[in-house]
Amino acid sequence: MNKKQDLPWDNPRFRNWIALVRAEKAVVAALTKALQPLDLKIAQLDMLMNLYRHPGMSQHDLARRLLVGRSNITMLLPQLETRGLVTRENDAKDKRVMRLSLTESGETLLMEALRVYTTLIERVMAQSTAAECDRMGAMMLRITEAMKVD
Amino acid sequence: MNKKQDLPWDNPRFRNWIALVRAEKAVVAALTKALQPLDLKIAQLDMLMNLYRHPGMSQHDLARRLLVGRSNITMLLPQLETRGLVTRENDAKDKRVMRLSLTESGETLLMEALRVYTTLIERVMAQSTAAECDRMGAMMLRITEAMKVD
DNA sequence: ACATGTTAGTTCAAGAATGAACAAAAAACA
DNA sequence: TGTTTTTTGTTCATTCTTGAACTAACATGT
Repeated sequence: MNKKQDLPWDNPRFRNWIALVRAEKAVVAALTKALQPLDLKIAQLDMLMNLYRHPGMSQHDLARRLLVGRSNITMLLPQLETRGLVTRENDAKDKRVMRLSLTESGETLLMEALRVYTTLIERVMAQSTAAECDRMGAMMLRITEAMKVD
Repeated sequence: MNKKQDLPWDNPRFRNWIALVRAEKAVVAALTKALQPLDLKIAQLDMLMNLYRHPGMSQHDLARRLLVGRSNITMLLPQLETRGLVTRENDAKDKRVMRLSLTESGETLLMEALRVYTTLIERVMAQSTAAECDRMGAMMLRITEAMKVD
């Protein structure tokens, strides 16, 4: 009945979640700006990172990993391909799939971008002890798992 | 020199940050789905929430609060206005500004949406103790602050 | 072999978000 | 007062993202 008490703003868990969303947004904004000199968008960096770790990935796999639609990959890849950062070649056995890999310059650019990224994250995480940071990370893994069910 | 050791994936802080981004994305996806029965987008819910807490807000204030461009507000408001959830009326003293408020049905819908939102967040945060959750929230506030500088 | 179903990638139309350019109104200041 | 500067909101072009419909290629089962 008491409306005020039911409002989520009085709920500590809710407020903590809002704080997380805000922080994430702030860091994303900072990263976007920090990547501008390299002419890289975050979505592009995500692709490069995944292709570095899993060379020869198909577009479908890449989409699943980034949690985006397949068409999104189709739209964004030409940018990277035109800049000579990524190669797309047909799979030998399955003519449907395209195998994606980083070029030399793609890898070089990725390394520069990662330096930028890491520097920022260091600054972000320097706000807390390593132990606290690890606890937070573990908490996030549990949350991700919890969202998978259903 | 040793390339491997410099890679961010070996950096615990970096991995923890990635975990956070993933978790946030998963929860956002879940919330998006949970709000579908109410025919509400997250951006719309954010607006309703802010208008509930600060009735009579101007579009400019709303944009700043949501960390979004003014034009975005201009584009999205008609949806809510047409549905009769929000009213826009000219300020008496300053003919430039539009004062935004929730209607009765806007408030009703917001309450339903908040129930959905809160339920989800409860499930998310149930993965951790209240103390741990609070520590995480405090950590996020520090991060947000750290991003403001520069 | 052949019919059916599934998967990979593309195309297209729509929605959302941005930033620049703009008009009207207000504020600042000479 | 009159001029200049700021501020509010809109418009427009552009980019990102999505989901549905489609084609081509492969897989399955009879």
